[in-house]
Amino acid sequence: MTKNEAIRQKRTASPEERKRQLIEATITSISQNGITGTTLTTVTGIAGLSLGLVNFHFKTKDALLVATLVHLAAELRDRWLDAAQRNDLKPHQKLATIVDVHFDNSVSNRRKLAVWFAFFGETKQRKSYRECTAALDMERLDTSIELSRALIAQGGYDHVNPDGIGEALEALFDGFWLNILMYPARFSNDAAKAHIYAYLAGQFPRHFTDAGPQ
Amino acid sequence: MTKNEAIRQKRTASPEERKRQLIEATITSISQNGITGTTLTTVTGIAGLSLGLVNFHFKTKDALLVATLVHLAAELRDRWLDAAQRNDLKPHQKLATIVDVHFDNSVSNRRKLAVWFAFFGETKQRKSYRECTAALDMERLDTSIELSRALIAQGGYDHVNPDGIGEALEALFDGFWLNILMYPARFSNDAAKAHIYAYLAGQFPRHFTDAGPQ
DNA sequence: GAAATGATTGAAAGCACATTCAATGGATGT
DNA sequence: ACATCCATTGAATGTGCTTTCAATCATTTC
Repeated sequence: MTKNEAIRQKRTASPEERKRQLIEATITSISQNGITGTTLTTVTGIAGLSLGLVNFHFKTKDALLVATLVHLAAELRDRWLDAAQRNDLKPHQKLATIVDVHFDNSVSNRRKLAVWFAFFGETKQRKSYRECTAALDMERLDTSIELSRALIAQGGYDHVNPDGIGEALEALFDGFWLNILMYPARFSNDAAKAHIYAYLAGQFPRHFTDAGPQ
Repeated sequence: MTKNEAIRQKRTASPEERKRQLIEATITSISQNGITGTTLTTVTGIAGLSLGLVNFHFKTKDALLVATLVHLAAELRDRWLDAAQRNDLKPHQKLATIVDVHFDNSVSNRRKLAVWFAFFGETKQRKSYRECTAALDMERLDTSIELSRALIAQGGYDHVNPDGIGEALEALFDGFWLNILMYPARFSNDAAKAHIYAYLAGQFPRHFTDAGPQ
């Protein structure tokens, strides 16, 4: 039980700062102990704060878990939305950048991936998950579909189904994430990107090669 | 707390039969309550058996969970290995049949998918999981790679990387499973199969169409 | 510098859980 | 009919958890 995140700190801090510390500690604890093994004692131990603080800043343990999920989801959304909104990129370049974001080490590392799958795995949390982030997942899916549609129109890919591209990308993101988490010796972020590019090259051969966007 | 699996039964039964009943009840409980919400009381309640029986047939709760995982993993392996070993199928047909097995309703239904992801999400169980099933996952990966290699040699697909096909298939299986579990209204088994065929058609255009193997 | 406000602490309460075990029941062989 | 063996039961035990809360400490306000 190392207090590796407990830097010397003032005795009191702003609620926002404390909440952030507790959320970070929760991510660390879930990645190390799973949701089952995450207790208020493990979280506050990692954060170097006292037990009662959790109930002061977050009403319940469950609220802390939901806040952790919302934090991760918002962080990811900010990252890929940046790419989708850049005016200097063409549709296929935006698509490629969205792929890159999902396998950037700041997003796709085992500490954070463990938390995502901890939530996916818990039926009870899955309900919270859907309430918090179903809209975000669908927003990303719709964005991929829109970009595919633009690419199909502009590139003359008549037989390609844009919904299929979007749904396959969703599956590839989640599927590579899981395999990176489970088998890090065999699956890497770079390989995941390469495989997804190979998929896109199969569908959009005039805009992607196996190495990336043209 | 319905006893929906508690059929009228003799008071005593063989250990094998009781274990099977308890494992089925565990699958049901995990799919309904998550791993966190699965207690010996929920399991025995669903099975219509008494609390003490779990510790009689399985030494501990943890052993019951591992047995449940092993049961699911063995069931899946039996199914796809059947396809891979059929002498009447060509490599690309074997590949297609392996895809079909993974999105057959007997394997890919929300009750069982919930259990898979419950285990994926638990760091503590992930260690047990890997001991139980890492070998099986790698066996499937190697099988896909071998089939791809045969197809590449025979079909003249010089630029295709067989490892990439295998790893992408692993990701697509897990990724579509997750999305079917999370968003059943949007993702279906049939659509998953269709999207994977579209991927394979992109890589092996002379052996697959978007509708399946040639 | 005193008072008020807000953050922090950790011991204690209360609950839910896995596990144990002594007692009981049913099946099987003689 | 008896004895033996194994399966089964559920009350009791002990542990570990979340949540509560009265007391304490730091900061801000006047």
